[in-house]
Amino acid sequence: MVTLEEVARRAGVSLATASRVLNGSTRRVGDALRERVERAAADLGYRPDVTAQALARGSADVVGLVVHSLTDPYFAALAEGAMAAAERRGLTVMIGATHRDPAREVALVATLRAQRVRAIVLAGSRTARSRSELTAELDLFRAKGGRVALVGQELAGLPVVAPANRDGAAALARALAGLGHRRFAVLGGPPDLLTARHRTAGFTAALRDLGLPGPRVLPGGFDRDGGHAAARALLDAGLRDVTCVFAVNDVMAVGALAALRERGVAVPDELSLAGFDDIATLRDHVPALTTVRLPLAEMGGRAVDLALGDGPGVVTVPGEVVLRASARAL
Amino acid sequence: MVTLEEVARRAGVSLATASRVLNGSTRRVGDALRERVERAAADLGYRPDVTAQALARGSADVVGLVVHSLTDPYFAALAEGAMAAAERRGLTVMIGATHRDPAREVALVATLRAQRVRAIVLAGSRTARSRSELTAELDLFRAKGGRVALVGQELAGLPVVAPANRDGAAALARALAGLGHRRFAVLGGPPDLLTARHRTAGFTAALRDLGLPGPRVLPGGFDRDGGHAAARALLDAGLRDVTCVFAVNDVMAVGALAALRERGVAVPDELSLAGFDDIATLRDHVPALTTVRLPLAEMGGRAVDLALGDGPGVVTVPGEVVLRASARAL
DNA sequence: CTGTTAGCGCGTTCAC
DNA sequence: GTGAACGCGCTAACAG
Repeated sequence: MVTLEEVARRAGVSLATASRVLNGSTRRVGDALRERVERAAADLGYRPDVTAQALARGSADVVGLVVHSLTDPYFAALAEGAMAAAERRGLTVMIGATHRDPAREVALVATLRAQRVRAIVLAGSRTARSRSELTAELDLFRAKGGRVALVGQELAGLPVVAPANRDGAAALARALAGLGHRRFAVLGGPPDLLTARHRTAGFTAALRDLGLPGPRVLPGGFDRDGGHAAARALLDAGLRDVTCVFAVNDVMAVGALAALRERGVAVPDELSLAGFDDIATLRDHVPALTTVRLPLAEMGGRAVDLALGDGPGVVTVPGEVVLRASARAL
Repeated sequence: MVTLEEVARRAGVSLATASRVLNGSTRRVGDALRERVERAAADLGYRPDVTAQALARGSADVVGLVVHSLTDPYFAALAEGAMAAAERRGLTVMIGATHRDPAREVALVATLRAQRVRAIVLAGSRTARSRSELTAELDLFRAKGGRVALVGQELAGLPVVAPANRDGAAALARALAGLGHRRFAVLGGPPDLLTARHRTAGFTAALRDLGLPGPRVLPGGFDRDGGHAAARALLDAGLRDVTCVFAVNDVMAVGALAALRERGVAVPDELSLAGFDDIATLRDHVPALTTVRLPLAEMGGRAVDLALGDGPGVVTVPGEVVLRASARAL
């Protein structure tokens, strides 16, 4: 392991000068010395010990990313974008998965704080309760100069990359109504999950504005199996005059599609179906799913930028309605 | 930030004793003092500064994970398993994505080495060339006590979690032949990718052992679009008497399925199709895809254990043939 | 501009 | 069993 001191010695300069050339920022160093140091470092193959840098600086060149699950394509895409943005800045990413356990989320933030990561990006919506511990933990982090950004949902006035859940869902509702649908069902996910609620609310509000009856809302899990179960529940209760179903995210829609297929309900011939997010794997389902596209990777990257930079506190990301075969005109 | 010194002072003991109680390992401390220290730490809410620990110990409580892409369900599942195993040991995970760029892989290992991570898990197959830089980088890491494990493919005699690519593909070939198929095509992926090659080879060998003609092998990318393109190429060249296609991984199979659908080739009625890996999202495709199941999350966990522990150097993971609707009896 | 000198917080020999 | 002191590699005042 080549140390800074060896580099300094070989270049015939002090430790401080070598540090300034190779890692430091503010101070400038004369060209002659600078070059000597750079040559010495190159010759020796010097690589800074980031653990020592982290200790001395009080902050590591790392950004922490907290997601619900990596196997959920939504978070995987977000993570990819975040990692790309971090790499652009010479930072590495430390990832933790909560599996929607609030306690685990708090523990992860504490861990990342102990790691002295420079910034933490929290992705995924939270339920209304049990946010106090999380904000307390985040406050401790920020008190020591840590930066925080959120993806998906605002919290405690922190910077956030917020998808237009309400507007996107409303636009989707109008698009589906434009196809002639009048009676809708919404697979609404967990009622206490804000993202789910906002999408449901936006969809409902748009229908009302159009003078259409409110949708039947079925609660459930926010994942594939939740969509599957909610769709089954819908069929069990009887479709009646519902001609179109909106699942508040794509993985739920995929689950719903499977449930409908199992029950022999043809999509879109007997029932139209739409989701939200436009996860990458969607195009390979049959029928292709109508959805609201979110630039997921970009959102992950923006969140990293937002945490590190001093841009605006809130970045709203519009959603674009993408009509595909799963929704058909009546 | 509560430091160890504050804890020691409050407990009325020396820094060394506090360290031994809270983090140290070898030395034992008297019960009376031990309790005092633990109470003090709890009262103050002490959390060790991992950057300081890393510097003092020369190694961080972190394991590095290098994957090709997080949006590939195969690697996402692997990463989830690895993260779970790491968490069980009180370690956090630092992830990097190579996007199949060998240079990037080397750079990531260098970065992780600079982070003094305790272990590095390299997932994903490599091409035959340009491995010398990687092994050189890994040697440097191991020279300083770093531990390494691989998933998917052996390299330089390092510990590895190796799926039974040959045997799994061979078993699949026999199963498909058992359905009455005689002429096969293999969407073989990149010829220089060992995993792809082994699966192709195992499949081919099994056919030969059965006295069946060798398959038509079409090279291509190892991802969804690669499978899509290879399937198109197959159709362009004319299916002739081929009744069954084996794509050497599931995402390729999904791509192939899409291509076949676009060309109006019914699966499985006109053509049977099979993949490899059994990624989680597979069950929601139509038709459900026949494949060889690999316990991906478990493999990721095993790799972490393998890197950290001193178990056997090679763990072979068998693949289980899963016949689903995409392959039908003739 | 450049060098000297304290720390950063903790692990770990050494002595006691 | 316990404590004092040094060192991990680097950064950041402070002098010059």
